[in-house]
Amino acid sequence: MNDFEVKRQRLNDHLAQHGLRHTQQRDVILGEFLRRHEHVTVEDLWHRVRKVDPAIGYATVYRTLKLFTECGIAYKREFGDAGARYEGTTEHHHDHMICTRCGKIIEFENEAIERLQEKVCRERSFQMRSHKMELYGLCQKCQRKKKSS
Amino acid sequence: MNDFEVKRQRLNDHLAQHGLRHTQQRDVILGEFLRRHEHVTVEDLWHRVRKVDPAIGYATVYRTLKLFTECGIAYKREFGDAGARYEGTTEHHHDHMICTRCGKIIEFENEAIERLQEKVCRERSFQMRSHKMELYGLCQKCQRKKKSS
DNA sequence: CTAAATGCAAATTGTTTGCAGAAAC
DNA sequence: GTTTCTGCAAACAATTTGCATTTAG
Repeated sequence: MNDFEVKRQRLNDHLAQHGLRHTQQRDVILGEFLRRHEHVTVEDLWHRVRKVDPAIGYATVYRTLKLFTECGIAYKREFGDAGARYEGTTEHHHDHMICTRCGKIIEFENEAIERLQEKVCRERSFQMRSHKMELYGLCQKCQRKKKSS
Repeated sequence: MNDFEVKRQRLNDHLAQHGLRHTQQRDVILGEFLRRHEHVTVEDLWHRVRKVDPAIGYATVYRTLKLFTECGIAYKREFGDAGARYEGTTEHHHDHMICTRCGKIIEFENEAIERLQEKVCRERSFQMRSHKMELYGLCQKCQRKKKSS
């Protein structure tokens, strides 16, 4: 069972369990959402979805993404100022570096940091459920551009 | 020179360097902003400012906070969903734990994590300018409440 | 004087909602 | 058939902006 099938399964389970309905548009949106594994904007996803079915409305994309986060198919992220971004939950946990000049997003993971986070929480009796770490700065390209300008 | 004086100095330098003007309201807003060292909401700050000078408008508070971030007097933070929060730059760098139940914000700092962040950036040739780390979960009080309910 | 800042209200942006008609079950 | 879902437009909240007026330099 590939990623798409796993997730569609999870979606269907969720729908069944909550007395919700399986619809054409939810399928299309899931398909487009999973087609590319990036940090997708609502608007971005809407444009893609429109190419498959031009009748699908903006609000439906919002509602469906919310549904996806509720059944563990997507994560919602809010980087800096612009609108929210969503990413699939397939990938193992990771954090982000965001270039403040060109907007590039670099993913990384670091076990040692994760462990230290847990340690800090234990020390403060805080029960961590999730976390986010974002490093802002310049990517390699933009460092060069800056120098030459 | 105390904190307030240092910051007012920095503000004045910034104003002078950019041909901007020193105004009554900027002074009032700075004063109220520094009076308490918390994670202040724009609305919150506006209410405080209003008590000193009821004529000051919402937009001015926004514009002034933007100015403060530009001259390194304030940081802008966006926790979860609600509106942005600002904090003074006086305090040494720290990160946050946010209780998802009662909204409590716990500050902490961890040198080891900071160093690891720098290391990761070096490895990826990323030039970090700033970062944020937020741990979401339950504070001690809310863990107890949850158990008993 | 004259350029920048303010206060207000109107505009913008990202997101959510109410509702009538359409589609699942 | 009944209930949920959709698409649209209107509502919202947080933030920004245009403009006439005030104010600092």
